[in-house]
Amino acid sequence: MDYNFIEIERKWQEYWASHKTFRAEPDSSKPKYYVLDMFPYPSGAGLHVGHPLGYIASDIFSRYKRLKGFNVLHPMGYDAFGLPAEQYAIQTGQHPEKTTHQNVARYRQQLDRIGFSYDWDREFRTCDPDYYKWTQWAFLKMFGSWYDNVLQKARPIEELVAAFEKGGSAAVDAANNDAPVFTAEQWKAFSEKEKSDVLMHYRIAYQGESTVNWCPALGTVLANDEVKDGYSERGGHPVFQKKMVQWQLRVSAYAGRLLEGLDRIDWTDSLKEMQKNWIGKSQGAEMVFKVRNGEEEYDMTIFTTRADTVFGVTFMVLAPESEWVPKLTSPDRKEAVAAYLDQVKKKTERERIAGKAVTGVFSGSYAINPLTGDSVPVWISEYVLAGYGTGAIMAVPAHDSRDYAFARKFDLPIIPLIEGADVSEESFDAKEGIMMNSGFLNGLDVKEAIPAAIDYVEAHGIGRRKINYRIRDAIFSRQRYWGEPFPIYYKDGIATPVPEDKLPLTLPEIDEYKPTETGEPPLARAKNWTFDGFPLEKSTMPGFAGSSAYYLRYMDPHNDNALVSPEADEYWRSVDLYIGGTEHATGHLIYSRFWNKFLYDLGYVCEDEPFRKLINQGMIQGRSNFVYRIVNTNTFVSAGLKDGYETTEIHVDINLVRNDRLDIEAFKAWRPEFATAEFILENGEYVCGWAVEKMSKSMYNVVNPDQVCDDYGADTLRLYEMFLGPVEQSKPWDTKGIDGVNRFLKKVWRMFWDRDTFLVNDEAPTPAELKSLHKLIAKEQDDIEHFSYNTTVSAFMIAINELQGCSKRAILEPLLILLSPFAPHIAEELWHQLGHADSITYAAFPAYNPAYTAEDNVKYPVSFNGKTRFMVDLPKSMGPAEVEAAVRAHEMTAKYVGDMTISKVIVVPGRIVNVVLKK
RNA sequence: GCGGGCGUGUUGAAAUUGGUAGACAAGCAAGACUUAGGAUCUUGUGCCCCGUGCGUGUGGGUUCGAGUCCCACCGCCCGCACCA
Repeated sequence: MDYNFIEIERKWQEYWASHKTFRAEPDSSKPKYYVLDMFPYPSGAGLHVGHPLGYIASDIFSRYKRLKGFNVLHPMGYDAFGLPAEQYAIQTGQHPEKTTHQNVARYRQQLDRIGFSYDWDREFRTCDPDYYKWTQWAFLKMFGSWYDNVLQKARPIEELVAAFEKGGSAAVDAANNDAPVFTAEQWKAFSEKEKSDVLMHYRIAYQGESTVNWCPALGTVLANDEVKDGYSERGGHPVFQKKMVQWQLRVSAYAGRLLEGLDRIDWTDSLKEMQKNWIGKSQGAEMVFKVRNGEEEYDMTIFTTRADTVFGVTFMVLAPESEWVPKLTSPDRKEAVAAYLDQVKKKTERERIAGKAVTGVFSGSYAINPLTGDSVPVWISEYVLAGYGTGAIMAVPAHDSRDYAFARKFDLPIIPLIEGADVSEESFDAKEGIMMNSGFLNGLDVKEAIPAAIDYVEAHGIGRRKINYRIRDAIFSRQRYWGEPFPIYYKDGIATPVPEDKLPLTLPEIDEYKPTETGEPPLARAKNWTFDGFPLEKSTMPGFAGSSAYYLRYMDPHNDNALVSPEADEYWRSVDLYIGGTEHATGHLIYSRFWNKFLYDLGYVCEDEPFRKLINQGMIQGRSNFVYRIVNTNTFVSAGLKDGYETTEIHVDINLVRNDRLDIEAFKAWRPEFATAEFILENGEYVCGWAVEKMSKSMYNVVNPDQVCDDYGADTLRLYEMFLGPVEQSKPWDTKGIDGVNRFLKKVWRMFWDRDTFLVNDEAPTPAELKSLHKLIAKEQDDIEHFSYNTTVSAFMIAINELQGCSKRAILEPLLILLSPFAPHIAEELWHQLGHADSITYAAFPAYNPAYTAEDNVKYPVSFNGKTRFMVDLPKSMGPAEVEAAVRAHEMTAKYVGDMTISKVIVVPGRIVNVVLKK
């Protein structure tokens, strides 16, 4: 019998599906393990060979954990709302649901061929009403909650109302956005509309005005993580800053917990670092400066991390969008300021970032330095951001490079505050040195001066300690069609939740998917988009809404009464292993953690961190091939000879190339213009050039997993993707080595079959065979736990080489179990040929017996091919003579010493003895 | 600019975490069996002045011992980027 992978793989995939082999149900008799892949957005292009990398790694882990006796939850589904399907719908008029449906079907087909052990009964799409009912439900919970800064948790809004009735706005310390101040009496006197407006400043899902990323080309706002370098991540359109009223999620309230939680989860340092930067904690102080515009005087608060430098403040700067700008613009500066604001507004986000040019305008007002009493001018400049701190800063040009550049440009004074700092060419930003020109701070080191300055400021009532976070609230509405509708309607202008029992609020049909002519979102086209006779919200939720709690839904996907039942949640708890790309570091992975913590606060889930361990799989890049056409001819020169000619590099379809050798006939047939091509060969072959590039159609370097499954089988694909290198590492796809992996599987097959003879026998294994087997067991266990799959595959190859010709059941049976996570189809087939009726999935991972691999106490014996050293583990109190005697007497070491004399014995602390031998 | 990571044969990569550098593959070369092979099986394969020499980006250091730890430099990748 031959190794017919096509037949074998089809057979077992059908078997697993029909027997529901991988179905997972809560079972208190077994420990649980939850392995999750970041579910894909089903794009029209289908899967390429890079997508399954992480899925294969997680599948191996799932299958391994099952063998280890765990009850494994390993689900899959689709992140199905999103822009590409909608853009396609706008162009073609096709309902996005239809394209999504087609793409999902194609993804499923491709996934199925690779033999994943998903529990497909738990599959869902985020665009299913049964699913997005719970996205809407969570939104309503956020709408109906506020964040208590004292208890550090979300609480129902009714409790806030009760507090207001007792003590007005001063009764609570709550996360809010510029909430007004009022007494209990005032609160009680408020109208319904006024109360609703006040509460809107406290809700965790709230409507508020803020500076947002507006993308005119897409006709929608975008969240910060959806903007890259001033362009939209999807489509690459320019993005502008604009003040708008939008739905937002109060993620900022959770900043501290999002940061602190990172210490308790097992993620890579780089990813934690990215999240830390994104959250951007900075400790400093708020300080109040009196500002004066003519006769008008105000208290203006600024934020600084360098309270120690307050004696060097020579001017103040406001962000152009700051609400202080109109208040502090003096009548004679109105025109200049207006012109400047106009100029700033016209710039795209990109231009603001890229153009590092220093710009600004004097407001005409002055501020009083609270420590020195000096009067300093107030300027307006785009280098100050409206969204961070208070949107206003004190400028210390001597010790801040941005302030320095500004002072130089506009010729403002620079006062050095640190002894020996030379500020003639650039600012001195380092937080070190001895203070001077700073009144009571003189003589202190900067590190002492910062707290001393804040203490002083607090004692004199002109400021207080403050921690600022860079993370902003997430803009939650999109002016788009293909997303979850908001379960909110406007009753007499008051945003009112659609009752929970009316969910899901399903997406209405519309005839065109574009925004309306008047610039309203597409849902404005829907007929009768009302609830209870009142208009419904017309924007929809963003892509990350549906992916923020999907891991919870997998625990209990068909529950109509809850996102997840308490029982299912208590059993599965959180994701033990999450595998996906780094690109979600500051998007999905922040939002999910926020969302989960919110549900945790309200008692809907029992764990406050959703993903215990996270592995980032690297990207698989394409490996493109090139041919070199001599300029103005139809002659192609082989890569090794091309330097002698002037050539053009042309991408050639990698399917026409094998091991960088061009199939000339296929190339001629590829495109008409190449039919008459001539070739300059080296050694009778045409050698192609190559380069690592992104895998894409236009570079003719896309490798499709179906193709690999056709040519080599899914087991080879799985093994090969793991063999390529560490899972976390990005690497180019290169089929060069795939034959080696395929050969390995054929060797495994030949341990069972010699043509039509089944070789397996019941002979007892030799110690050498047992040693090979147990070495492999130890290695596989250790490597899988550390996600080092490439070395496991190598260990298999070594074991198979060592076990060549061995067809003993006692060896082969455990070997198949070990192989089954990696190459499940061939393992399952041979397992059944050994007479087992049940799936290999239910077998137990072979027990490791160290007796077969023990090397005694000789840690690093030398094989004596020229080398003359080895190390033994002996007490360090021994002298050289004793060591020699011990080494000669010892069964293991004696054979290494042989007839040599020991020339040198080096005793190292820690019972290590290094023995040097001499002939 | 700030932060994180990396640098090992012709190539992908190993190295039990401070202890035989280059495992295992790929490629290449030679051979065997074959009408044939992109099948299968042997064997060889870091470098050179072949000493018993030199080798893990470069230079120094710690150590009996360094790819691994420390310092400086060079080069590459990723993330953030006017966050006061």
